[in-house]
Amino acid sequence: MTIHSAKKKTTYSISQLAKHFDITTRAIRFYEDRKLLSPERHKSHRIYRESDLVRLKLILRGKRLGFSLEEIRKTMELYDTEPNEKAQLVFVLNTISSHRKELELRQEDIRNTLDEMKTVTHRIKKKLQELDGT
Amino acid sequence: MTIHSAKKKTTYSISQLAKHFDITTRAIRFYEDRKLLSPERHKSHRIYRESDLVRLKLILRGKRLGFSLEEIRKTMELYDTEPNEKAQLVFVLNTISSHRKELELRQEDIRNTLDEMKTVTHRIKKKLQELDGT
DNA sequence: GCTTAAGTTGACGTTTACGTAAACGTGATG
DNA sequence: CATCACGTTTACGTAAACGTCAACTTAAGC
Repeated sequence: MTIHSAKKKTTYSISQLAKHFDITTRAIRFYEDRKLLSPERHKSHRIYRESDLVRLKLILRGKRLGFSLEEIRKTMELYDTEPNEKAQLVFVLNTISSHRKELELRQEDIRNTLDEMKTVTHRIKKKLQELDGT
Repeated sequence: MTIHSAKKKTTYSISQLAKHFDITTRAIRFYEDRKLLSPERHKSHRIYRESDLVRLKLILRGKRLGFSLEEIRKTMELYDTEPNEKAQLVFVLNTISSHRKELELRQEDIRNTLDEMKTVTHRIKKKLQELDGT
């Protein structure tokens, strides 16, 4: 287990990354194939830096939120570029705004689900107390 | 467009249901195939009642939250049965509790994402003001 | 330097969630 | 009652996101 390092620039192998995020190396290579990652290479071997860790974190969070890899790629690309032309800046603002509304809807979904869970949980606990009472 | 009704018991055809939820009839039949729905039949034709509407709503919300149809089926089955034996009740409680933790993690994911969005939005708006100022 | 572990690139397989087309049955309507 | 929209089953196709070999290269430890 050798951690590549040069001048405090910590780097990771693909299997180290996989272990850290509890995913397979296949998945990581797949994300690269889909242009979500682009690590350095040392004679064909992939070398991951901190920035790649951040990106991978974002990828996995995006997946947990149900976004496709393509959507995640576009979003990261959007945040990466940060243009200077007014039109582009406005476009980014609008895109983010639309994503935000999406997420707020999901938040509502979760809130409603959690509420229903609480109701059911309460009902079941009452039922259990009745069973204990008899 | 005939709405089947008998004694105020409103029912719907598959295409009415599809239109209402903005999905395809194929999707609805697929959910039935996967045992998430089981509508009545009138000589091979599917007849949907209010309870089916509720189930379909739950299915679509589950999907938005990123759950697989199989997970959704199991969950609905869980909520449907409501057993009376103590062991089963406790099992249901634990399962719900675990789902709840899952959802709370997603909630955290969303909160973090929204926070980051706000930061970026703020930065871009500042940049726009600078551009307007010059 | 040799063995062994780790990494690489194809390439085909798999699961999920439908899309799509064919071929046929049913039901309302002029 | 003929027609035609709507519904049904069957079955093959598809996109996404990897899993799983296979065949080969590179790196690491002794």
